[in-house]
Amino acid sequence: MTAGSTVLVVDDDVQVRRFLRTTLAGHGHATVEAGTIAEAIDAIRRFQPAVVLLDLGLPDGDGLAVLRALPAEQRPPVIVLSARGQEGDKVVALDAGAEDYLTKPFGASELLARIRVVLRRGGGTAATPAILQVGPIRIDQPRHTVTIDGREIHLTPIEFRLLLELARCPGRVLTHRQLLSEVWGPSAVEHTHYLRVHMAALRRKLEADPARPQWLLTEAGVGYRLREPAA
Amino acid sequence: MTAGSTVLVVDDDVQVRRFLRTTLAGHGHATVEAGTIAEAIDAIRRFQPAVVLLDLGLPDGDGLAVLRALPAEQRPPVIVLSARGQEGDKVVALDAGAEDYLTKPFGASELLARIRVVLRRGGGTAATPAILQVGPIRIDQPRHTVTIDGREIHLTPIEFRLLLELARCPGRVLTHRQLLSEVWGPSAVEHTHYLRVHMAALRRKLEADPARPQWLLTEAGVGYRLREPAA
DNA sequence: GCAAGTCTTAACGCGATCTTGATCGAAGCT
DNA sequence: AGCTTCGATCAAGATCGCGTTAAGACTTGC
Repeated sequence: MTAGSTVLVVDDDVQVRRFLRTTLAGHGHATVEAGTIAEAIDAIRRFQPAVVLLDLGLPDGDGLAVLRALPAEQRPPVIVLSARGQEGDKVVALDAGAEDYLTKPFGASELLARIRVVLRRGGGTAATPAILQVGPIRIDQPRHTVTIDGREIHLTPIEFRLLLELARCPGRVLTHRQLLSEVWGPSAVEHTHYLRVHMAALRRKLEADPARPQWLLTEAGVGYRLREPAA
Repeated sequence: MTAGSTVLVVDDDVQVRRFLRTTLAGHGHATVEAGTIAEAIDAIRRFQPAVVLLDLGLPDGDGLAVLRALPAEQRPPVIVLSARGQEGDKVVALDAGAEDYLTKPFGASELLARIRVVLRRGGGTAATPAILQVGPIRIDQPRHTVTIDGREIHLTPIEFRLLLELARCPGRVLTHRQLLSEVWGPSAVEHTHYLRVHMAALRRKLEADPARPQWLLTEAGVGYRLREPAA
């Protein structure tokens, strides 16, 4: 049983919204609703939903304006729900950035299945959870604190961002270039020695024996990774 | 104009294949074709297409067997094309791992648009799958680890890259020049001696009896290849 | 303007890895 | 058989990459 996700429903028809709300709620999804383009954009920024269900006929204009208003990287996947089933409409919407297009009327189980498809791709652009935990290491982004086995430790800004990058994909190796580019900016991809110094500092703070790291592992010649705790 | 990608068409109807082939070719996509489940799986391994168009009614069984035969990480995105439009069929296919589901008959422009959708997610390029498996040897690129029968083994950077090159096209012989050029750079194509030393090291690590290799085979006078497991 | 904390930069030691040369065996040719 | 060629193996030296330390420059808050 997957945990439900937050779904933003954008439609000006209250009937449709209620139908979708109950359907989604019945399968463990939290819903947020919007009736106009402006509300939709605002809700995406505010709630960072995992999926957006978007009707095209909105009172303040074409629903695709929502897609154009936000760059693809900071936009949740959008499934268009439209009464119009013309092939041309679908092509326009898909090319505008929609992930899928369902023609009304559609069945609830198909909609739920298509939501599962975009959710399982997940990761990607979806916002990282506010609190990450990898083994004994817990990163609380809103509070900007890191605790290890419950004990709070102080990290410098760079150390925090390094650890955050690694914790977003536990087990995966991040290359030197990736880390440098994310933390110091794309112009710093050459300065691999930055990493050595700051990784050493990180290890001193969060490893029991910094000389034999258990979590912050080096992949020689490639990069670093945070060990994924056995499931 | 985006560069076309390789598309695998899986359908037992020659008419359908020809229609899709010409449609796709007209939009810059190279096509590969398969008529059975076995052919499809083989073609995915061999050609690593960027997308698969999958018909469900194949002579040797349910087309969804293709999805079940390959783990999600080493499988290109699949768009199901089916004559059956029942909601239940769609849900089953989508939950089995398909990225999209089109009911025949469909329009060419919608199909092309939906192909563009899955391609833009994958970065457009037909990248090698993240996880490769050849016989008991499994290469996990994001984690940068190699396991053999589940046991993790440590490879040096050069060994890892050599094995990766070979595993990208199991069964095919890579010449000395190709391997040297890929791993050491184009200026090193003369130093065939490097290969002997590092291949020996690789065999020590992943062959049960390095003197009689089962997987890392020498093609005398030509190069090396990784044996393709019987399908 | 001072002080604490943080980041950059350089130098050094160490272990892992790569290169290089020598030796041995197998296969093919004269 | 003897020679030649190619591949496998081994070991030693050279090199590379990483961790560590510390000093100076910079930022930040008081």
